[in-house]
Amino acid sequence: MEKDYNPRDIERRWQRFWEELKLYRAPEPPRRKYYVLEMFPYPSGKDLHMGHLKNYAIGDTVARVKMMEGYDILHPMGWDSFGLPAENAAIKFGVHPKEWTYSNIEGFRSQLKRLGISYDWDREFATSDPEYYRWTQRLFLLLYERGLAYRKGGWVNWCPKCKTVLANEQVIDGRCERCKTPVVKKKLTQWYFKITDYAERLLRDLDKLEGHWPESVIKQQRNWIGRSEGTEIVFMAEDLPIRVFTTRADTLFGVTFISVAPDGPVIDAILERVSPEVRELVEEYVQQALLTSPEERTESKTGVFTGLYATHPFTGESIPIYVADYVLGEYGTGAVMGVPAHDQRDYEFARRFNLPIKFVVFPPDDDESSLEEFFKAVCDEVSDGEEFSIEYRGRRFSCRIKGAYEGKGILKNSGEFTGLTSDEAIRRIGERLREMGLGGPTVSYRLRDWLVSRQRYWGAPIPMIHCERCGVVPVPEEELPVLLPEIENFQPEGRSPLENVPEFINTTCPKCGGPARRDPDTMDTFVDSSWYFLRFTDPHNDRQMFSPERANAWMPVDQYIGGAEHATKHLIYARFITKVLHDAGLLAYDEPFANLFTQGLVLMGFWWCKECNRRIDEEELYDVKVVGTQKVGYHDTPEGPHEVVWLVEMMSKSRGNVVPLGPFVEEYGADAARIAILFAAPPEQDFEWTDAIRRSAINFLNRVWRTFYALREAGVEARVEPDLSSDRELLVAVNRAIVGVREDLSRFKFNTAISKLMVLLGELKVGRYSHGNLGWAAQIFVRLLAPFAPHMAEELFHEFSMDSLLGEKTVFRTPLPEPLEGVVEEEESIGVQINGKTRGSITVPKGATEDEVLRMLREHPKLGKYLAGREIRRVIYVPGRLINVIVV
RNA sequence: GCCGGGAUGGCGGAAUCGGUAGACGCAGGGGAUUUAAAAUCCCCCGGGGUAAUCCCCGUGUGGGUUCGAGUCCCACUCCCGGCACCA
Repeated sequence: MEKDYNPRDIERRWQRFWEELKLYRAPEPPRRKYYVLEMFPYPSGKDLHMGHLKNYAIGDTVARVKMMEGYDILHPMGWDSFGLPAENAAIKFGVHPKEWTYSNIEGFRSQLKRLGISYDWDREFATSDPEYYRWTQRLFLLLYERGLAYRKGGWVNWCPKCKTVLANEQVIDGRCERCKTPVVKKKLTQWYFKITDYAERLLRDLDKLEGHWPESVIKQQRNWIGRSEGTEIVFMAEDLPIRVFTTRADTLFGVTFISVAPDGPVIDAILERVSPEVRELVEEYVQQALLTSPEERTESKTGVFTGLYATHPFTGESIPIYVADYVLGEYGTGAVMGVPAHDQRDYEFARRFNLPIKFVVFPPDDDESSLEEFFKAVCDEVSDGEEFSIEYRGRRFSCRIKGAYEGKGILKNSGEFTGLTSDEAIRRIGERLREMGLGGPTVSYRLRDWLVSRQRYWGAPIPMIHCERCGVVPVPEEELPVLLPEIENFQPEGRSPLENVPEFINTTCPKCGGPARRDPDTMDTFVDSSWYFLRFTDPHNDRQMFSPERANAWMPVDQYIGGAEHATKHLIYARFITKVLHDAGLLAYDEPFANLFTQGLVLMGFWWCKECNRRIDEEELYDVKVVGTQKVGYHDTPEGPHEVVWLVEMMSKSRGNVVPLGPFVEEYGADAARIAILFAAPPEQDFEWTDAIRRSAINFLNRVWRTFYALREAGVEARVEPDLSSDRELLVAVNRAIVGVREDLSRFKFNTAISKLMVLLGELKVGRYSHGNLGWAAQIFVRLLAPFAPHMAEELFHEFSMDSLLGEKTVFRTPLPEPLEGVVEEEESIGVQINGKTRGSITVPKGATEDEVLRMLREHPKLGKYLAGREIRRVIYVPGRLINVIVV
């Protein structure tokens, strides 16, 4: 054993050893399976940084613990390698997206290998491999066959300057990511997946995940799906039914107008019917509204009267119809009934267009607090003869109306429903409408269908053909994959780059054999990642997406680990696709991820100049001071000094604040990087990378090495069993570590698990205990260390011949140490309180009775005085914890 | 605005069920070793008072429940996420 810890040699040696042993190969079929998965990365560059590592370090620790618990592990890795950055790189550097992507993958893979993460590399794939996207295309066809993929004209984000469609993620604060131009809506026919068909199941099955997924992710998904029970009400505008959705059918008699969305489903029918005089005005407004970016809209309510009227289903009144952009075209029915008295948005709209305000819901007379709430919401100032008056306890109050009353109450002026409570009225009105055939109770969801078309090159082509004679025809399954052609120009032109490739676009119709065109769009990359965890169970299958036997043998993923930012994207899409495949009979299970852990971010502080839009080095700074809570300084530029601020943000290449892993691992080793990340903070929490974290990890590993070197020098040899007759303190310390580390591991508390190893390490001192028991303690320590610092543990395992001692080639085939029988602590220190105030502590035999403790307390040299000559009123004794004596 | 999460020493954090607040680490201080430095090892390290012994205060703020509150309840402040004209 060398005197100095040399991670480079050690880590290389054991990485090679594990590979030769095929330690990470997932057996087929598994006996006792455990599937650990970290969200696979987008290969965004050649180098990994500390931010990436956190995800993999957590996953690897889990995998190694489960390995030591005797499970057959599936722990795969691959690449989410389609996506926009590859095209941007092509435009910027002139490298083909494919070349750029695959060389990044090389970089990522070799760095992950150098970190010693326990992946089964035989199962690796990239979503941009034709052998993979062939099956992504098959998935698309499967959805199409099941009526879950459809085409519709939709309003998409459009940058008028770049003349291109933008993906949602390219729209930053309502502006184009690249040129900062406000984004507008453009109508395009696109492919959608009908995820809304699954809204109810996606919501309901969240109950199954309760306790296994972070509560916050479940809540975010519930909100995102946004189930809302309400009533659909049909207002007939002569022959045209205007359907509205409302949760407050009780306010139906307060309707004074109807608003339809400029991009809603009824707008075209309305435009057809408006009279020639106002047609131009209305059309202009609709155009205008669609060109206005959402952020510009929020200021004040706008709209236009269509000249049309609809009939109130109960009163028969004529209700004017407006087009207004505060109504969302994609939610509910794309039209609302305007009740200014009971909805603040309708109120604001009514004010602007001088529409009447009719109050129909009032708080009950005997409920003072809701009456107070009513006046607070509605009345500006009490004055006579103004717009609104209410009689309350025989007095008449008049006031100017300030806003809407959105609370519930008792109905007035509501025909046959007058006198009912809001909830009762909602029920009865719903029933009546149903009888009348003019709507009824219904459920609406916030969730929208999933737009999957992208006018992009670097993605999986949509396997559809457009034939003039036959319409939309799917590509026959045996012709998959529809290969991405090689092209040169990736400059966006407002349509897919594939449109410019005649040999791709022009094809023949599979149905009639006539000339036809391929769909020019590619799929959203979230489609790629919505089923990759299934492909890992059968990655080389060239006849199917995966074989149901293999998938069912490994699924569901037992532990999924990733960032919380995917709560309402990837994690919903993956659940949806899993359910579809379940319904198609390909999967036994309909939830993909049995347990989810969301790790926190790795943050990094840095100096940033907003004017230069770049990171500033410490050396360029001067006049650094603290203003309020903000650290500021200056740096010189040709234009004079610029202010520089200290920011703490997520590590990312674009901010230039990364700590690259390559050099770190070269200098300090993979084990140090892992320990640093895991010890710094609990893994679910964000933390800022600092040099102190690096130091603590390196100190610890060096201390481990020195301690074992000293044991070796002293001739200590590893032992399987302890000698229970001596070294009580050591036995207790080891047992405490075993119990503590196991407990912490089960709750992902890696930081405290490592701190318990540090405490145990402090006991492994030559001379303090017998060599036999030190050798046993060392052996236990190595096995507890293994999930966190696998290379170091494997080295010490062999250095102390634990392989032959325990009959296993590797520490990872030995079980995680079990708590010892019969090692109990004989004494314990408990807290002493007098009248509830902590006065010190006392050491008592374990299991001492209250009387024994009291006797010891009376005789105690320091604490005895508190009891001397006083009467004991009450004693609260919590064995092992404290004793509280109440005296007078 | 609505829905989550959080606030503990100089710093990262610990305290699992209401039971000795500050484990473990970083920084700092003192000592040993060394010609010296680095490295290493040992000790101290929330604040205030005190000669000592001890005493008082202390987990964002203000109240409450309890023998006992970082932990539970009510009100509030600030920070960090998510959603946001969803009818």
